[in-house]
Amino acid sequence: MPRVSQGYLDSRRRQIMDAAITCFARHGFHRATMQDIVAETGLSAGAIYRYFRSKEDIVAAIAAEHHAAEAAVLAEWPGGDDVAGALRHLAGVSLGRLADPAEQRWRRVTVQVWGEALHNDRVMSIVRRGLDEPLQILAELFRQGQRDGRLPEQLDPDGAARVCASIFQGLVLQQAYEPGLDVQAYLDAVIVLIDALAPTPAPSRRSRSSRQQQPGGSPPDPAGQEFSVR
Amino acid sequence: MPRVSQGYLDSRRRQIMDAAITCFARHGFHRATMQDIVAETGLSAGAIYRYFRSKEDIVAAIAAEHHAAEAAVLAEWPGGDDVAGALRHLAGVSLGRLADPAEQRWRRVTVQVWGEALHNDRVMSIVRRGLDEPLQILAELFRQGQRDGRLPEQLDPDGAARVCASIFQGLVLQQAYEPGLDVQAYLDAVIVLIDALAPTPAPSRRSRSSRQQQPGGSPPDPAGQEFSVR
Amino acid sequence: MPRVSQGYLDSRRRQIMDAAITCFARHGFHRATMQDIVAETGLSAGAIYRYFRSKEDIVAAIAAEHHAAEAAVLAEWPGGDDVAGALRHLAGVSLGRLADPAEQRWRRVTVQVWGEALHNDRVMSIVRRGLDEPLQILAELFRQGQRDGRLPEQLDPDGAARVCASIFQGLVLQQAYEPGLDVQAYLDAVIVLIDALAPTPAPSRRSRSSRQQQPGGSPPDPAGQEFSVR
Amino acid sequence: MPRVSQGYLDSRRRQIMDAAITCFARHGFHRATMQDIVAETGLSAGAIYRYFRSKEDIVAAIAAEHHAAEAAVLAEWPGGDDVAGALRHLAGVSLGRLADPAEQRWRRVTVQVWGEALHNDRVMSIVRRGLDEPLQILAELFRQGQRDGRLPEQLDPDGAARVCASIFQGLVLQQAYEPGLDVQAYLDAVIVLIDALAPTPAPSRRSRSSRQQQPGGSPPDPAGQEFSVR
DNA sequence: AATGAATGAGCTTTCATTCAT
DNA sequence: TATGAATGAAAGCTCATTCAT
Repeated sequence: MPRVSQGYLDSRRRQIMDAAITCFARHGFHRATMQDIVAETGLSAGAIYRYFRSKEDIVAAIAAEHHAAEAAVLAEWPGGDDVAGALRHLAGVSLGRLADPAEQRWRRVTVQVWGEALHNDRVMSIVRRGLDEPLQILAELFRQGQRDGRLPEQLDPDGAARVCASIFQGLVLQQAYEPGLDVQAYLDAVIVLIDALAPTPAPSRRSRSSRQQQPGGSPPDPAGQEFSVR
Repeated sequence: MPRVSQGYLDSRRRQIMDAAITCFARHGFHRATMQDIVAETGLSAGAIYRYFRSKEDIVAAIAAEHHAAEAAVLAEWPGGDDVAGALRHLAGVSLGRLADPAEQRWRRVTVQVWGEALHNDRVMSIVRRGLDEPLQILAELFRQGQRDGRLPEQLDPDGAARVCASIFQGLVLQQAYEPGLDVQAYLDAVIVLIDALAPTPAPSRRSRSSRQQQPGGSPPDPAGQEFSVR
Repeated sequence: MPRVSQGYLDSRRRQIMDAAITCFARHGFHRATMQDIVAETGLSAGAIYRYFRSKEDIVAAIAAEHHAAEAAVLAEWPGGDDVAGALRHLAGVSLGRLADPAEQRWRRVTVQVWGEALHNDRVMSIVRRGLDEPLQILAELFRQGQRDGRLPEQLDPDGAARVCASIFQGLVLQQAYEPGLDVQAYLDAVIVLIDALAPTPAPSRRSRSSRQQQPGGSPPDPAGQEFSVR
Repeated sequence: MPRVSQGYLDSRRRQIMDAAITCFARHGFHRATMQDIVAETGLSAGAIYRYFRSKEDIVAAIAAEHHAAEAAVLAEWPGGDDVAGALRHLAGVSLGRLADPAEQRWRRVTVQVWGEALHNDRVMSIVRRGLDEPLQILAELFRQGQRDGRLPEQLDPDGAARVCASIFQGLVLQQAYEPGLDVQAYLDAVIVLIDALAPTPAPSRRSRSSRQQQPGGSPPDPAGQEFSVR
């Protein structure tokens, strides 16, 4: 029998987390003070402690939200036995998200979270889950591809999965440093790599997602569209 | 204890930086206190401030040392026009360094430095230099490979350079979380990728750097040795 | 304790300044620590910093209050063209204030402020204002007296103004060293000087403000009363 | 049986005191660090502690030297029964010293010493001696003048002595704030005051020490010369 | 439920002084 | 004698958190 609606409570919580993200992106977890968050929120110090038990709780909540958003990317994966297609899809979706300018703030927070995880078990377990699950799914994908004969036998599936994770993580880091970074060029290079690794036998591979649209010409391959970031 | 040698002074400075690295790896830049460093050093608080003007100075010195060590990797690069060879060499050397268990402490500090750079101009400029220089060298390498016809034309050189950087950065991050990570498997996967991207025309050369030594066998390919991490 | 009145806030500020004055009078600006002030106040360290940004701010606030109190003395000056009367009035009021035992604590702080001003621009500007304004007013007064023929022509108005300031400043210093100093005797001497400099033409008026009340006695001269300190 | 001559020792001591005066004038007693003095001296920290047991000792030595220099002024007083002459002499000599630009550094230190005395018994006793002795001499001078009928009876000798001290102290303070202050104008005003208080019966009083030398004319009165500062 | 003044442990840094060389 | 690296207590200040209102 709350005095206020759950919706009210949720929106206050949201408000605090948004303010915290702004502050953490601006100054980092440790340099951003609760007072900063209080000021950004427009609430009072006491109010914030009604919604979060501690500053660390806010950090953990942000890290968890972060992880949930990324887990959703994998959940969207359609499955199927086309390894190259799956990789292209995952690359397009996961890297594509990083192109959204509205999410730039997150880049900086993510890098903070990485550092925080090393000294904060709660955050670590959240981060680990966000890394280990994709690694397993990717490794399984590579194993499947090898069974299907579409990928070189000597490719270590676990190593390859980690390389994929790196390709995602590295872009996060590089974007934190350079918000205007050309994500499409990055994604194009990744697609070329995927094509090289698992060549599509059929008609000549495309440069479809290249930033320079072919001058004359047929409409771009709809499949390529999927990985386009712009 | 006056009139001491420059070597004495240098070793004190080293001692402080080592202690600081230990403390920062353990607790992070912000949670590690000067008292922690004092205790780890065995010196007094005042002594530390003879060698560094502030805690931030220690962080900057560590970041700079870090950068110098990584710049040295690129400096060792032999050059030449064999793109695939160059990539394999760089991968072997730069990722190989990360396999050294003695350097594990660094992984954790590096991740801290990434976060610190976002809010500390001095550290940022050090980090940026450590990223931008390799990016330019790699992009030039890719352009060269395209001119030579050894790499697909549609590969964006800048994007590809960033992907390479990511492959390095991601491993650093993943190692920070999992010190026992199989660097060799990771490196093997990278080599497979390189080979796929820039196939060596000659007789099939394979699986040489695989961890599972071929059961019956001729000695491993000496070229593969170069990229072996163990 | 939120949502407190402005009066509450003001009284806290007052409380801190009073405690600081006590501590500064006791030990000087530099030897008095924030902990001393904290203890004297009965508040916590953090509380003090809600009202003042730094120790130096407290010093500046005290110096400013000090200056304001002294400026008020000049503001009370009735004006008029009776030079000798004006000087007597100013001497009586400004030196009279120094006789108040309740203000003894201030003497010691004032001397500290003088020293502090030399190395602290903020305090210096406050002190300078408190000196320069009176100097100008006094110099103008002397010029007026010379125009009126009531003061010797060869008197340098600026020099004389500074001598007047000295007569005030010296008493402050001497009182800091000797709280029980006989202010009335000092004031009497000053009045004699004024009378000598600008003799009142009329019937001899004398000894009125002398401490030794005339034994048999008509009520004291009301004019003299004005300069009496007891 | 010292290894080095006494002269060497003395000159080191002098060197340290000079450096300390420079540092104290620059930053004040508390803000000037021993390291500042070490740097200014060109000696080492250890060396300074061979000559002074503590920083406070240096302060005390400086205050004592200061006092000695001022005591010398009184010692030069020729005596005699000409009250006005004596006052003029003392004013000329003591204020005249303050006009020496080479001594400007002292002004700032003196003001520091005043503040220090309040919280440092050693310095206080030095300062008190430097104040009480002149006060007694001056009071006696005034009493003498009253006995001789040259001074108004109603002048309180002790009060008047303190006013004289103030005239000196105030100039020190004002000079600390304004090194370029016109000491001659100040001295002129003081002479006018003395003349008003103890008029020289004889030939018409002069404006001899006025800064504007009479255009045409006889050489200035040698007696006036005595109080001239330029 | 909200406020925001208050708390106080703990932070980084300084600096007078010492003493091994 | 002289050096200057080392000491370590103590300084000013911060900030996550609490709780009376």
